[in-house]
Amino acid sequence: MKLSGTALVILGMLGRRPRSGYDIKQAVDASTRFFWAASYGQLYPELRRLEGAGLVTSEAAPTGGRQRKVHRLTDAGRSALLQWLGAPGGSIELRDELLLKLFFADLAPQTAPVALEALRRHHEQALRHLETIHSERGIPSDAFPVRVLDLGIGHHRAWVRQIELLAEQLGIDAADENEES
Amino acid sequence: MKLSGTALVILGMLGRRPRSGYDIKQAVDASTRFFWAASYGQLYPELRRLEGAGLVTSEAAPTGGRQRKVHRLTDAGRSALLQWLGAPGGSIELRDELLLKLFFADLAPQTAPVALEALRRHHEQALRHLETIHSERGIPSDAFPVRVLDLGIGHHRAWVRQIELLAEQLGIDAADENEES
DNA sequence: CCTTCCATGTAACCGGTTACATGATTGC
DNA sequence: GCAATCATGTAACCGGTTACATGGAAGG
Repeated sequence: MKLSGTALVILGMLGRRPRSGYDIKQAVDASTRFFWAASYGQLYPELRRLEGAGLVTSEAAPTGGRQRKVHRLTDAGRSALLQWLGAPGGSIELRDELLLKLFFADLAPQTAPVALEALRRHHEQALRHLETIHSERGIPSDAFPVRVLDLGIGHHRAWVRQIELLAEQLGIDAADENEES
Repeated sequence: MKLSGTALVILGMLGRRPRSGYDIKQAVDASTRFFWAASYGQLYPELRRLEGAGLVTSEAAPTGGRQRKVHRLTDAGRSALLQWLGAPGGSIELRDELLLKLFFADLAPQTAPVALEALRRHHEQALRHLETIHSERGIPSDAFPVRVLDLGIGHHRAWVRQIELLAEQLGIDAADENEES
């Protein structure tokens, strides 16, 4: 069977340990969000579909009188997960509006610094965020999530470096107004 | 009015010079594709919508008996383009399935090299492609499209570097089997 | 002649986001 | 008592991809 993007992250998260839909969302937001997001609007229906397909089970596990369902992988679910992990390939897609603005910046040169600034801000914020997570982790540093976190940090660092270089070349003094509003 | 992603790239490309839908697609595939794609299925309907909204005009310009429409920006279209370019912000979205696999690789450690190899291949191929474009350009190197091209090259270079480092740390000898099938 | 390229378009499908609706629990 | 958080879900909308359909022109 074909698995949607949301299905993949569900399977992966449940592969780590059983969780509720809410927990999955939390985990995604705290880790894969920057390269793989998921919304409730996809999450819950997808959990149902996976259950229907026999890849996950759900079990009521209320907290007091508060409704709660814990999902876990079935054998079929785990095997689907492993099959995906072992399969070669996988798509990488990027959609970067700021880069597009920069690409067209010669149509209105005065707007270039704006786009470049926005780009720098974006990557700097993301970088800071990931570094915070990194410093707060209690996980062994050889685990793959941490490796991926490091890749993310390196990625944003590289962009910040490049952007600053370009800003210099263009003679923009991005006078570092990094204060909160 | 609100502009879709496809509308933005249309406006930008027409901002450079009048073109047919086909020409826009060619230009996108040759330049922004890696961070901003567009398909015919969106392009043609979107051109119509923009025409309906008075942002572009279309004019028949057949090549011999072969049907062809050249589109150009109206004043309203150009002002919409400039407004977008000048506006702050813009979203950056990434969806990287290979990174997701790597993230979950501790669930099946033997699959890690596969994902890592795929990741390296992806960035190396993209890098080579962009470098080819770069070496073939006849454009002045201070133009923004070239700047963006350079950013793309730097981006993929940084990834290749990181991936090779990680492969080394994991003790994978990605024995460089870069031959075609 | 036949393939490749130029050129325009549509219909079906899909995956995802946003906004909304509901309600219990916890902690100030 | 009130706000924040836990928790589940749905409906409307949207933007995009894929596959299909059609046909003329150019070049080997």
